[in-house]
Amino acid sequence: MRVSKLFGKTLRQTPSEAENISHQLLLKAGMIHQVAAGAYSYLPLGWRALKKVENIVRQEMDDIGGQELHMPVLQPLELWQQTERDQAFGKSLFILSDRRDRKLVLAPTHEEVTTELVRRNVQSYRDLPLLLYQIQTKFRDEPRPRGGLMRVREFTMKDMYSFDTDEDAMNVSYGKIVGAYERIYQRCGLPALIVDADSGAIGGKESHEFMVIAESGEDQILYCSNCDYAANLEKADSIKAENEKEEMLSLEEIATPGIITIKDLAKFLNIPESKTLKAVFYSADGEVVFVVIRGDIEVNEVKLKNVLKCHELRLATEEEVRGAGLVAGSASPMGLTDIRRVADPSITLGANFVAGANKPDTHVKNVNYPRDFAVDIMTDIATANAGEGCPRCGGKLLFTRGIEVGHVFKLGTFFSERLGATFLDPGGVGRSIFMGSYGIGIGRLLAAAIEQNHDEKGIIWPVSIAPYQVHLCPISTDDSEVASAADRLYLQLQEEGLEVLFDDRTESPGVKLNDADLLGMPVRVILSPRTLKSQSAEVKRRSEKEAMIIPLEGSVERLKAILSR
RNA sequence: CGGGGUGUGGCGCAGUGGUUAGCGCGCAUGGUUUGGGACCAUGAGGUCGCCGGUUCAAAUCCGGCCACCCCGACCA
Repeated sequence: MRVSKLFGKTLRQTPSEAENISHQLLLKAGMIHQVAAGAYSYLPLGWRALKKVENIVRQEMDDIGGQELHMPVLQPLELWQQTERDQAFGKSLFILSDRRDRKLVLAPTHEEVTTELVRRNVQSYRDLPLLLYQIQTKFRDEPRPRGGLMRVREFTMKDMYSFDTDEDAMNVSYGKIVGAYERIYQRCGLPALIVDADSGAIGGKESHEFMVIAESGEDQILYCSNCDYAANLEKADSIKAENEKEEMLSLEEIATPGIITIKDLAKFLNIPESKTLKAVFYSADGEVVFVVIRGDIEVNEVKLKNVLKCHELRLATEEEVRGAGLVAGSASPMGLTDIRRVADPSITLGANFVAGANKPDTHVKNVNYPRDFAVDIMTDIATANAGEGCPRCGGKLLFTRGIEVGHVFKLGTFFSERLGATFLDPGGVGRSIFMGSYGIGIGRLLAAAIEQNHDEKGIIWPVSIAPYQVHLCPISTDDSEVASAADRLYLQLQEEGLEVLFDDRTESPGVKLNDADLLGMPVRVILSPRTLKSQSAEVKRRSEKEAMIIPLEGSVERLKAILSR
């Protein structure tokens, strides 16, 4: 490709709207263009890189026996109502009406349609296992698109679905795909960490995310300094420190004028926050729920949402709290019967807690569970923190941020049961198909690759996903010798199957070299009167500081060798 | 949705009531240049986000709306 003909210009100043490095560089390099919040055009260079990522993903999916197909983005809303995922996705679901006023959705993912398709085509255990996938556009009306390609409302996703006869077989498929994912990230030049994750709106019981460790990442990760435990913060468990052992004492009311928060309470009584019980009220799909947890620990709302099996969870309003007969600031789990009560096991890690009295300006000392109150659900709903104990080995948990570049789910029979996707086993018995769902955001992966591979001058593409492999950059192009040598080399490289970006512009050296650094092709080749004197070219890897001079004779082979290194 | 911010040629910005709205970069034409964002000359390009109001006069003041960005609650 000749730069003089290339659509898309590099910018000298970074557009002010970009905060993220990948966003800045993609804009500055003329690889993407924003159309609306979370909707981008890919210009030719950006599109080539995206296609490279896509092809790597495609190869790895094919290699494990995946079959590529294509399903529609446009889908009837009814299909989503059958699985109640119209509720689960809520406002993130793009819904539109057709001319007959039928409701259609722009699909954010394809479990329903795939399951429906498989239901029609699979009857026997002999048809399983099955791996189907597509690489296709998804729509999600994100509350807040951000970071350029990091989080957009229209994006290309590779989504694969596995179909198996039972749980063990599902786990085998799952493992295969996890292996393929690891190879994909490796090939894209991205070290990715696999972490335990919440299933969110996709559903299912077990799920893992692939994270690229990056300061700019949206996700928070806890990982063990000792073993290989790693989890998204919203899923992470931890071992909390236990309070000192002590004998249970009898209840005692105390006056606490004006004390509302745990912090103030602890200060007022001169005790650690871990000696208090915190009451928090939530509205779960409209129902007020009482939550109690040790005072020093935060509620993990994702865990709570899963426990309550609700679609919408938020803190209850003051009116809702009052309406439930509770006194905010001094609420108590004691004596409550007509609201659902959820407790975290941390309330048993100690004794003689201070809790609310459900009377204004009053608390109660020496509260002990289960002596003094009962709960409906006792389960882990605690937020884990760095420094706490690893749930697997007890080691110390550490914190980092990451970019989620893939997510895999064990769905079990959630979709197949609701949509009637069954098969006959060898004994002629009808059974629900065990499914898995596996997604990679292609554009996000591209952005993550740039976040990981750049310097102050620009992008440093890994060879595998670079738009072009070689950036041919003649200097002094009005020198006819240089111009013709460059033309010859350009043709020769292409004939040898190399992908070449040829800067044939009559720009000054500074402009061309800076553009080459910004665009970031893996190898830069310079021809100039100087190099031609010795019938040579200067070759420099974008990732390295030093250039080398190689003879023009045999340069193609040298370049190939450098690229495959 | 809560909080913060920004809208002025392609990009970065200036312009707090008073001529035909400026500057840098980029772009076009001609010329001189060519190993790290060259120089000279000439030129094109703007309903100042939109609607309404105040005023003799609005990019500038007032009201409403919209868009975009950032921080949080959601996700590949």
